[in-house]
Amino acid sequence: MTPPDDIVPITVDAETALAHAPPGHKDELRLWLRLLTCTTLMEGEIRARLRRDFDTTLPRFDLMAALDRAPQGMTLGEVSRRMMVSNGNVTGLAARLESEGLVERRAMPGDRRAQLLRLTARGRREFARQSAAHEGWIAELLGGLDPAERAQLFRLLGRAKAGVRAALAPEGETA
Amino acid sequence: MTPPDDIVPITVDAETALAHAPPGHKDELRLWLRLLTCTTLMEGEIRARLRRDFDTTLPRFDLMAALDRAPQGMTLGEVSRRMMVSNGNVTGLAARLESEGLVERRAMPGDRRAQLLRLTARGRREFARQSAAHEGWIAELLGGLDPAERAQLFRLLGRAKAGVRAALAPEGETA
DNA sequence: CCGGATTAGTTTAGGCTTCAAAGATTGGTC
DNA sequence: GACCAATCTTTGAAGCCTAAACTAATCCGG
Repeated sequence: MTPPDDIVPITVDAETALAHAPPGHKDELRLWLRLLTCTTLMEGEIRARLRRDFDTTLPRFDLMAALDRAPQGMTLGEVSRRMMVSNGNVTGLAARLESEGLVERRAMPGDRRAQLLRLTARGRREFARQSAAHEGWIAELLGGLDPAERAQLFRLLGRAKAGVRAALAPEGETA
Repeated sequence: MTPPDDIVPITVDAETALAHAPPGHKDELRLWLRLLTCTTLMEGEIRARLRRDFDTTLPRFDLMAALDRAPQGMTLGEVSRRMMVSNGNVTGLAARLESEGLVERRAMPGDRRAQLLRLTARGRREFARQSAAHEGWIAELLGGLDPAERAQLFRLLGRAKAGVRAALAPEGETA
């Protein structure tokens, strides 16, 4: 034995683990870890439910969501920027969805380099089902907050996002 | 030049794209997308800097961070729970870090199933360098918020996290 | 002591993701 | 028309990640 003679470290996540950290740690770090934990927790649950209920994945869902809002189609590059992922990533994702008959490629009129990606009829139906469930899940997971808290959180995250973008902007930047 | 003749659809991310969505979309969804964008943005920058400055990755860094706070070592299972990733994931991650001489395995006294994972001396030195830079990056990226905003955001994220955990708890749950 | 349930860790198959390099096309300049 | 730079996409190598199946060790009730 000799197991837990003193401490039982059931620290659940990295942010909680830092709670009793020695002083000197910046509170920015705690904020970041809490943000990360929060997102990871929700994202993991969404992924699990997408798999369980629709046998699909979050990246697939995200790609279809982007296309659903662009009935006329989007090029791979546009999708890649919207999803904030690499080009090559979208290539593979689109290939898999195409092989399942959920999206289709069309030649881009006037530019033979690019291709338009669009949902098929089946893809639209399928996404409608998934999307409705997804919206409910989000509402459920965030239901612990009252409307005022949600509004406040939304506002602060907007400020944070703007701050991050500003910190990332290549120095002298106006637009 | 013929650049922007009509619309320049520079919709930067999914959340922004939803800003002018038809009504009926729940505000929870917008909140979730903003949370996700915020995290993704920061995480992507951290990943890029870890690669650029230390030729390492976020998962490696996270594993080393967990070990750094447990000088006596952690089992693979403990690491896996702390990082909220699967067992098999930690197996591979630990193998890579071990092959680079940054972590080492020790037999767990009294339980031949388990192994203790610890930073090597080199791993500790390396992590100290990375950690210092990392803390600075976070402070830089979140510097756009003043202390009051950070505190408020921290509090609201705590509420959100608790709400998500509650929604995920297996029904009749007391502890 | 035996046998079943549990726990720790590994393995496998498949998908996601990035970076870097290469192929194809376009637009502008001379 | 010929080049050259920029843009769109694909490919390949490597790593990350999960679920599920598996092995090994421990625990525990009889």
